[in-house]
Amino acid sequence: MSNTIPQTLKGFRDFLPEQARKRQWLRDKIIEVFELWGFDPLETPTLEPLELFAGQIGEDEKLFFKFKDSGDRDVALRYDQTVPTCRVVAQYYQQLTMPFKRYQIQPAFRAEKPQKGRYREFVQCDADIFGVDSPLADAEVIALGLDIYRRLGFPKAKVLINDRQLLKDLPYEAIVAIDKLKKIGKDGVIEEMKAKGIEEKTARGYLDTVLTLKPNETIQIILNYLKNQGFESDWYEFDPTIARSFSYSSGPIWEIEIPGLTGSVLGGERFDNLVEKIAGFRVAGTGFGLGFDRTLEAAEAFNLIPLSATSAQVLVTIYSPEYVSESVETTLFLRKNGVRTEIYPDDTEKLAKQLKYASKKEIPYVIILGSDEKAQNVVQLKNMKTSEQKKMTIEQVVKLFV
RNA sequence: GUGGCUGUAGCUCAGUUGGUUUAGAGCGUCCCCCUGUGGAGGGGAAGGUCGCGAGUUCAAGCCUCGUCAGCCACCCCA
Repeated sequence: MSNTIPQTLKGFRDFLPEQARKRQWLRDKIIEVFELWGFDPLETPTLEPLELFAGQIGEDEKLFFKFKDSGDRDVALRYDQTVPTCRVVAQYYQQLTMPFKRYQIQPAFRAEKPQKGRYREFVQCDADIFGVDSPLADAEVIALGLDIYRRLGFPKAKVLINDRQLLKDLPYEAIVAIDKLKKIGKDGVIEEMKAKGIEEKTARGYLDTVLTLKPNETIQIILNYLKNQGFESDWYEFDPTIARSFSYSSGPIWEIEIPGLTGSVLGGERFDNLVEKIAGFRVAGTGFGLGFDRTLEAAEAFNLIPLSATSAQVLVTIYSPEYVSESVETTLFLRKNGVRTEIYPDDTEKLAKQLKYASKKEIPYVIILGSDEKAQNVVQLKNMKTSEQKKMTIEQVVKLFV
């Protein structure tokens, strides 16, 4: 074995068939729910002008994947989907129908130091509603996010909801510190605020203020909406410490977590000022980003992913080179009738090896076709699990699968 | 970005305080026992310049430095 095979780049991954199939399953499921809720797909370029992101993000520009293209332009890989979508809303405002409800499932790129569950190329699933100020829009996207986890089969998912308006008198540093409450505790939060130059007394005051906050009208509307959507009462909760450090959050803000697992799988907020920053005119917006990788890990942890090593239902073997045309015809017939069929692509391989292949790939049925079968104009259908096999016509085989 | 741990066959790992020239095991792969039948069993084979590159030493998988990659914590997470 040569040791000169190039490695994948730090934080970038290959997905072998088994894993790629799981990812496809999750992606299809999520799209199904988005469509069910009446959201339309949107795709934006992988590469954007650097200014698009640089203008919005401020401090953390070191996480951009940026470089100069052959035309000496400053460009950056898609850093998130919200900003490009705001660009789209601004650029095509005249031809988009408001409210604009779109979903987007594409990779994003961040030059972070990778660890488990954190990669440099990762898939994000966003859904947002543009052009609506009403809390009903927030409630709708929150319910959508929750519904995704319900429909994926999680026994329970919980959305923690807050409203940034409740925190508007607090300095940004205090909000950032309080958002970490669950992780570092009260003392940690106080220390964090002190480190940022806030007097201890003031810091304690901020924390007490937040912990005693009561839901405002917006939150009430959202909670009520979720109740009417049929979610159990332990699927949602007002949590004044959920603040997230998004600098552009302007209203309701929420996270979904899966009880039993650490960290959140989805985060969302209202961002009414973002389009204006990009386009110069105001368009309200609210929505969420769903962490695809974390959600996939969670689904695996709860055994929600149906196992199927391969898509083929039947493997047609080739008994020997002189029976190739019979096997090919059988394969064509099965496929024409909608049976997912694989034919062994080597007519010189022994039958035993072809069966072993089917066994390893967990193809449930195998068709054997030799001189006996040809003489009787039937095929031998073998169930790989039970080892039972019987002769039948090809039409009978089709009936078993359709 | 800061700090720490790790890197030996396809996979999971062993490799004693640096020391016999052919670096081992299990699983997997391939061949045979089994010339119309996979999973079990028996026999055999292939597969590694010990992540990569320097250095120290009579001698390095083992020590030092650099580099690449993975993991953990911090930072951050639009």
